[in-house]
Amino acid sequence: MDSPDNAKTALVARIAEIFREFGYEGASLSRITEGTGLGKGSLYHFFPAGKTEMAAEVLLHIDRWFSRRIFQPLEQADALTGFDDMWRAVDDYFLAGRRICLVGAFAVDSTRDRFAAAINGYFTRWIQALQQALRHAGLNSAEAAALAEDVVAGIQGALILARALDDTDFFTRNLQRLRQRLELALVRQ
Amino acid sequence: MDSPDNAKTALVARIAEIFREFGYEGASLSRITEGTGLGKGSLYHFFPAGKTEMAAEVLLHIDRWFSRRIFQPLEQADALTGFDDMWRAVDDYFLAGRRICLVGAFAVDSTRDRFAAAINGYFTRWIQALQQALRHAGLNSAEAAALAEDVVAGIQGALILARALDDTDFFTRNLQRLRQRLELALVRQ
DNA sequence: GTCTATAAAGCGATAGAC
DNA sequence: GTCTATCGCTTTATAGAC
Repeated sequence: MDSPDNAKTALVARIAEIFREFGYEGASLSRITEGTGLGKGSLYHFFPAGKTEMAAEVLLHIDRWFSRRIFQPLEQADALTGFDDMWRAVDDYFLAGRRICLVGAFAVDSTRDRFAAAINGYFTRWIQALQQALRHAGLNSAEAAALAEDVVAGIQGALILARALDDTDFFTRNLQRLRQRLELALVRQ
Repeated sequence: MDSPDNAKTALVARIAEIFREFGYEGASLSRITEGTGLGKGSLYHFFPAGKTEMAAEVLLHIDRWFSRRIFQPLEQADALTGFDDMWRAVDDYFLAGRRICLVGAFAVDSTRDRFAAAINGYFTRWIQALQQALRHAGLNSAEAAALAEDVVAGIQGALILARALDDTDFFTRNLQRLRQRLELALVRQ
């Protein structure tokens, strides 16, 4: 429970929330110090390369979560339950639109250049896993590709707008419509 | 041509690109100095309140552009050409996905709190103008509201993913699909 | 209107005591 | 493993010459 590994994982999760709130540039070490309760010395003990290493580990942590809860369920060809898993995970993770997608946030400005591989890999895998699951569910390749892109982009857009409008309902109902579109496509073929 | 007003407008446009590239926190005064060719003294002459005032004027500049090219055409009830105007303006403005939406970028992190009214107003007006145009084109209120949200959120998502994947084609084809969905809805009713 | 010089604060990062 | 103190640099912002 309190193994060194778990302690560091919890620390990474805490730092992730600070990056979410302030962005990469806005998340200063003093804010991270304040938000984690750890002094700079402790932070550099865990992350010798400093802020860059913190962000890299945060992205790794996010990728592992999505792998387990979204990518792998979708990639298991035989499991039609993958879609249900994805919608549940998306709702769990983004807290009905109160939480942004940090990978998307990093993609927007020059922070992307530092973490281009992780950012590209996250979205590429999500879209490909979803597309593959849709093909296995019977859609042809073009339909599956288009719908997978629509869904992943639609989630990102809904997250931005929920925050811009300060309206979590926006996220909830847009996610609901995306889900209905996907399920309609599955029924139709 | 070189009136003081036009000179400042050109300056604001230049500063906007620097905010786009580095985000609000990442756009330091030295980067703005470098990108505009103006010293700090000159910048504070134009924007006495500093970076906050620069960003506020940038948001105003963006809002004026969208008002003229997108919101007003959509709000003119009799003009079905409003949709064409919007798609053309979106393509012009975002340079086929090479340019991000600064309003959306500001919405993501704590920068939003500084400019909440401008950010909320921009998206609210876009969605409402589009919804109103769709209703005037014959859609019922619920369909128009849903489609307007899908389109605006879809554009934001496509911009994020085009940058994340470093793939402008992603934006172009997703925008194309959004347009087809809208036109299909118009034909169907 | 633009510049240089400079102030005061905050930044990421390091050193070293404990 | 955590802390305090501190370094060197950059930040936003101001002052004042031209």
